[in-house]
Amino acid sequence: MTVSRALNGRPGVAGSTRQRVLAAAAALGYRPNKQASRLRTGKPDGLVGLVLATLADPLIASLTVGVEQTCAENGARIVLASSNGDPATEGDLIADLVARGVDGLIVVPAGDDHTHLNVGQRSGVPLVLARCPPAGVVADCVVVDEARGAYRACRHLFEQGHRRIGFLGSTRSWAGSERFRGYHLAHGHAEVAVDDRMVCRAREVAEVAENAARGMLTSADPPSALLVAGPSSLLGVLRAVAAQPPVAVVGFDVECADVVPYPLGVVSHDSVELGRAAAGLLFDQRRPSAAPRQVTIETSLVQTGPAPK
Amino acid sequence: MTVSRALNGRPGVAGSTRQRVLAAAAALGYRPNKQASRLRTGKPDGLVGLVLATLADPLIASLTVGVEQTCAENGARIVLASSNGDPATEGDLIADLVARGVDGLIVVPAGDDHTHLNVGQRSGVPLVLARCPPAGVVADCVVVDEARGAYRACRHLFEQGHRRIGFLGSTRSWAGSERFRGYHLAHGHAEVAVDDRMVCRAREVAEVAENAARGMLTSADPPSALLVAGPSSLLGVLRAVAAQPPVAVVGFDVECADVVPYPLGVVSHDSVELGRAAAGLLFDQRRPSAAPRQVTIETSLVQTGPAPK
DNA sequence: CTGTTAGCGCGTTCAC
DNA sequence: GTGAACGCGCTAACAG
Repeated sequence: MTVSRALNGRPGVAGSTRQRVLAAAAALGYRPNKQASRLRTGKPDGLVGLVLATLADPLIASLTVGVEQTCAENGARIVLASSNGDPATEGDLIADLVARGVDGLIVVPAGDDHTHLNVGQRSGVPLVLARCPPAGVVADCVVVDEARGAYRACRHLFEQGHRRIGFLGSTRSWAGSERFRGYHLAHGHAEVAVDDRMVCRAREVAEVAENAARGMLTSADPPSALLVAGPSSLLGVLRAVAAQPPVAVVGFDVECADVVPYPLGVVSHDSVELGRAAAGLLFDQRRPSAAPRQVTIETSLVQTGPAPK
Repeated sequence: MTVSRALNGRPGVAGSTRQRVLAAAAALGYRPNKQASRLRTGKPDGLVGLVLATLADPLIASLTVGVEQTCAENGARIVLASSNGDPATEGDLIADLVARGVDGLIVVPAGDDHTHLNVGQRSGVPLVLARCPPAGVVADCVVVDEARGAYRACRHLFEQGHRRIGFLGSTRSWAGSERFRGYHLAHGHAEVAVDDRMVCRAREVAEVAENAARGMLTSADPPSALLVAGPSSLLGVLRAVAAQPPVAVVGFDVECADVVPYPLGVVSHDSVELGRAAAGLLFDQRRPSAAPRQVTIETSLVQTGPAPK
């Protein structure tokens, strides 16, 4: 129809006709059906699927803000879904989103293996992983430089004269293992040996970390600083060290750090920027054959309250 | 096609044929195109538009969690968009979402007037407002019982023996004005006169509230308690009252309240539940002619730290 | 510059 | 129990 041309601003329509069409459309509140349009053209219609492992974690949820910003700039919308930490649900969601015709997919994976994410790949829908590198699937990704964050934290502590740094937190997740890797690297470069008795890589439970920290601090040769890789572990550690600061504590991604009644070093990053980068990878169309890209978000180290000696 | 019947579990297909179809679909990774399906049937395909005034405010963003839960239970997905506090953008987004074929719309409005939300109404798309009652549009809504929250807070203070309660915070927003209304109601029922010198309804700026609170507390007849209706105002008030508690302070929707170095009464509500209720209204299809429904979310009052005398 | 024909992928309807 | 024809709303390609 001429109407289609007029509304889409295509050439080949008389100015007067165009006016009449636009006027009529406005009067009737007419809106072209984007789904039918896409069905015919096959072209992307600006829908990005966002699958999060959880919506409850503010750190993960805040990445939505960045994704939304970049999507809005590109005239796209987000279809949001939560896998609730279940990889099977994750697979179903991706299949559903692909069936709904999303142009791209951003996923914060629930598990370590991402083979099931191929469901979308086969349909030719671009995939970007957020917060961890791909495993079992080829895809672009945006990750936080956790290892360097931990490395810098340790170096900072070494420069302050610390020689025995304890490590607490699960290393089962990608982030946890990277933090542990950075911890090791820093020790290597500083030529300080890692004492396994100062390392507790148990699962993320406050009580476990609390006991482990107590054990380290009351041992014959206690650490003067603690690097705490997980949120629950940090809770436990803070209970163990109580209000008095005889030991330097560094944590990751702590919210309201400046209201914690204990001086704290915090390694953090810009989660909104991470979201923007992820969406950016999607819109910055990659050639299907090119090598997968990886964007790295840097961390910063901030000290709250007076640093304990 | 027989394929269509088989995949949709319709009768009239031989068991053996059905098996072959399902097997082939699985092998090819075939997914029916939901858009084409909807185009043909005209039936809802499980897409809910969620338009938020802002994604940055955790209180508003957390309602997404509840909406997602209820949507997931009903096999629906969320299309998320932020109006960034701009009513014009809000109108555009709604039009866009309607064109995308959403079955319903949940909106946390950016402004006080909602006339522009009619864009969607005319297309017959159900609308639910969240966090404020409709103004200039007929729609269901879910609101927090702000007035009763303020009322209860005041009554609690009266029961503790307080007789002069100051009020600080903007009353321009719906929530603010409701809180002020509750403050007035409580005074009426307790037969305590409201002293206008104990009321500062200025806009939400920490410094303004800080100065106002200082003024009240250093006046000839100072209040012994303060009801603070806005987040920025609370920041200012807390600065004014410093660390010592000679005055009872009650705020609204305070996060990390238990780490604020001052005993605090907090009126709060379940924002996730609010989201669930909003989505619930959408799925619990209303007859087009029926009167608009309003769901009210109750508040709770919690005291952190020791209550000052 | 405008209208016509055809078909995107699906489901309804009605023959077979 | 199965398949053919038709149309949902839209647009690409060609006629007028």
